[in-house]
Amino acid sequence: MENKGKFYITTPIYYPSSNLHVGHTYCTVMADAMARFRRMQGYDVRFLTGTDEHGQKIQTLAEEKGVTPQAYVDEVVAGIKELWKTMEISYDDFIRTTEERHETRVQQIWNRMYEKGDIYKGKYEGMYCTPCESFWTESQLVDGKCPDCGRPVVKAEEEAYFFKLSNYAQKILDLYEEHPEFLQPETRRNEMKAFINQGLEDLCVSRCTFDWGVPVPNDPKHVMYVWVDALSNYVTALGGPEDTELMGKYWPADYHLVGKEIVRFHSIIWPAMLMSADLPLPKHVLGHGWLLLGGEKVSKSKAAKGLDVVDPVILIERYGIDALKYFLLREYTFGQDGNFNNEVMLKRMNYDLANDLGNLVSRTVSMIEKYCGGVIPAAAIEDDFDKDLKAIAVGAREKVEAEMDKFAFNMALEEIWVVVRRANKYIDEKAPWVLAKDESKKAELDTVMKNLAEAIRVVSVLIYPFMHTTSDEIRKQIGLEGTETVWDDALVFDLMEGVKVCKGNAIFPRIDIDKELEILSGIAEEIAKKKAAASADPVEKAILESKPLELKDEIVYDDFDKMDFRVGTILKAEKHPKADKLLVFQVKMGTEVRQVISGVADSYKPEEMVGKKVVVVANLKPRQLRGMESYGMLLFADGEDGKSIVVTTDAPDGSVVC
RNA sequence: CGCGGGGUAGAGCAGUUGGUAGCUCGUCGGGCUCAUAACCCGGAGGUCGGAGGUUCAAGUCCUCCCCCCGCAACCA
Repeated sequence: MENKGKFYITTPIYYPSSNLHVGHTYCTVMADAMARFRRMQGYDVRFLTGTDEHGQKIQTLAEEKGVTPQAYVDEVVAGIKELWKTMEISYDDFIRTTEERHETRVQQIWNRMYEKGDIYKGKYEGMYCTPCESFWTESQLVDGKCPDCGRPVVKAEEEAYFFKLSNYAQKILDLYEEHPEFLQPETRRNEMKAFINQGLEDLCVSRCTFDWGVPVPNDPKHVMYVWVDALSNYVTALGGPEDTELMGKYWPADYHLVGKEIVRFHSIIWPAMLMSADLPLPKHVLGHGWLLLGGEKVSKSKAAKGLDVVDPVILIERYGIDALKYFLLREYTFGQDGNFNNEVMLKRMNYDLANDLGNLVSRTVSMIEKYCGGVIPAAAIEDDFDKDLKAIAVGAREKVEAEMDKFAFNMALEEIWVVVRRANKYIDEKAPWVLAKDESKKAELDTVMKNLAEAIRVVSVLIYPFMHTTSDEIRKQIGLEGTETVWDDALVFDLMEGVKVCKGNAIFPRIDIDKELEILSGIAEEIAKKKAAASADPVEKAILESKPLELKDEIVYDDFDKMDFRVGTILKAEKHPKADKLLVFQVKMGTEVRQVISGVADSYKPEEMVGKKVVVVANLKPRQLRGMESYGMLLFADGEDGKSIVVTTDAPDGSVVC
């Protein structure tokens, strides 16, 4: 296979403060698919992922657990590696910032920056949130607390090293100008431009309030702060700035894939660091969007609100890694946020994988067995339908490649599914079951079977970077088990004659979506319960245990704003003369006294109500109740055994309630 | 005039350099029976947030306005 050159792609290195969720896997799955794709194309691929293991938060978490920071991260990282194994992530290297190879090389980078005169000693002061490991300015605080997590902050001041980031502002802007492709999508680039134009301050790059980090060369009471330590991983994993072998071969990186929240670090700080260290800049930084859960960012610290399962391990157990990967890559548009929920996921899996692809393979293999004794025949003739199927099948590769060049995974998969759908349609057009009944149509029938086998084979090649296990299973069923899956084979349509098919189980069994959703809700509930049991904080526990209320249809603020609630004092209460259940009140609301009738005679005696401060729906259209007008409505709560409990307030009567 | 992202069929979304408005699901009707009650065809449904403007031509460019979502501020 022709070597197309090198391709170095990275994910962010993840912070092992807890288990990863589907949001993290999203980024890694994209990187993996791209890596596999380029490998198929013949690139010399280097795919790096890893973990960012230093910092105060890790140190604190370790102390809480009573273990050393190293022991703590070792355990979490083992879990992450296990997850990537389960997800069949094909990384070539996994860098941990606690590894010696990283520590020595990141010091080399530091020294280069220091020798350049870009690092100096100064003093840092600010409000510090320990769990978030972040300094905040006074104006950023919310109620004097951390704007990220809402926990208290402490005032902190320390001697620290600074990086002259400000010196690089113009150079970074020039970079964006000269190489707009450096940072994509464009909206992110605009954001960064705006951010730089606000003025860049020098960056604090060391800490001395904790020691879980890489020591600063020649000043070991300082450790490097996250920026230099973590960002450098992309270079240290290749051997560091002094290396000539891997570094020479793979650096600069072709693509850094990052979430939009860390685009700033990768597109401002990182290139500035590299400029300072006299190293070439990465070619592309791509900021992808977030998976949103119920409209909110999937988060490690916030409790899951809905009843959606987001734990990738559970999803993989139930549906398989390929279905999950397919869903993540097919459903979302790179760069944009997307809503994650179980229903959308299951629908994708059913419609595209079970109905379209799985069923196509199943019906084709069945027919080849039934009509051709299980051996794929020769194509004898060719009409327009045959030509069209073939053209679409062999033409798909180019389209897939074009989409993948843009990191448009969803469109790349869509192009493959054009072939799948075309094949399904082809079956309908040719109606092989009709041909099979007519001996004279044998040649045509054979052609149909052969062409279907070819189309499926092409699909098996094209999906290989995205779902190699499925690809293998399909190839097994169409009789290609053990043969190599070659990218160029997607361009040809004459490899299947004489191959013996091998019917197997459904590749993607159809999911009963309603039933499955219930099961998933149950699982989500279980998880929440377990978390709640493990939680010490009573509020957090309550949040975890909380279940959504069953409510009426959602209203918008305008609907609410239409209602006018007022506080009133009940001056007089009496039984309605013509009704058993109704009480008639005279309610004073500020300047106005009006009559309001409520059906609560079985809950309150009239005299019990007199003097109570109540809430009245004051602009409700007046209504006749058994011959008496009611000008509004009192608010009551449903009590036990059908009794009503009046809603009272301490506010002065006439007050507007809003 | 705080920053940014959005407003395209009932829902969720695509719409590259301006040139007949698409996809998936849902819905309605039809076809088929090889297949995982799957597959195929067709219909209905959009004044592309609003108003101006540029243009032979605008969802796509310009101006203003409205609404929604993050952040900042504050509140519901």
